[in-house]
Amino acid sequence: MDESRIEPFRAGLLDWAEDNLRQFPWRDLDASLYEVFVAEFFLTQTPAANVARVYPRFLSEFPSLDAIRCSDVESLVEVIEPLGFYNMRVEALDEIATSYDSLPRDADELTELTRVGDYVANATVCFALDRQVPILDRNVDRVYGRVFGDDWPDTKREQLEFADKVLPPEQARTYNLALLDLGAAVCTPTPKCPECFANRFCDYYETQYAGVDG
DNA sequence: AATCCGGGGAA
DNA sequence: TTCCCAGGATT
Repeated sequence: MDESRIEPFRAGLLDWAEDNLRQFPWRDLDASLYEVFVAEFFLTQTPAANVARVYPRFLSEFPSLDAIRCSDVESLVEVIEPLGFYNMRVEALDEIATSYDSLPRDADELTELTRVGDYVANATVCFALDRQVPILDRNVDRVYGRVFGDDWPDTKREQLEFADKVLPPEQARTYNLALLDLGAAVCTPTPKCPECFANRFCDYYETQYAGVDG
């Protein structure tokens, strides 16, 4: 396959990251495994701005799995409710806290927790522990699907292989954060190609982008 | 791999 | 009110 886009995309994204990464408390370099996990767990199907509103209070009331285990369901609901999906979330957190003394530091083991799939598991160990693993969510799928066109595979297994291959050595954390932010700010469902660093080699821009007027 | 799921948000 | 959606769970 044609790999000529990989290196310019890597370099371009890392360069873009220097000025464009969003700052959130869960992105602090000293955020704990638990703190990052809680954030990623909440961030599925929920806008970051929404999570940011609830996050500080959640951590102050439930600073650990122990704290969740020792609290009653009603107090969990009260804090999580504004996020939506609070039934599922409270149930899952409750189950996790009663099943684990502490969180596993391994993505595959994290996957065994209730309602924790590949995305939350990989994002957690990448962002909290700087593990060199790929993340794959709707944003990543959209960005890679556009930039790499037909080279971006269809199945999840192959996509993870591809995403792993594209990871820049030792910079997975910054790179993956940038990937999410590019998908959130530029490579949106209706993309803002003119302002994208990748438009010089992006398959979508070359073949399908028709400009802001359609 | 395909389908289902719960619930939030937009059409 | 219907449709769409993102990620996980299920089969």
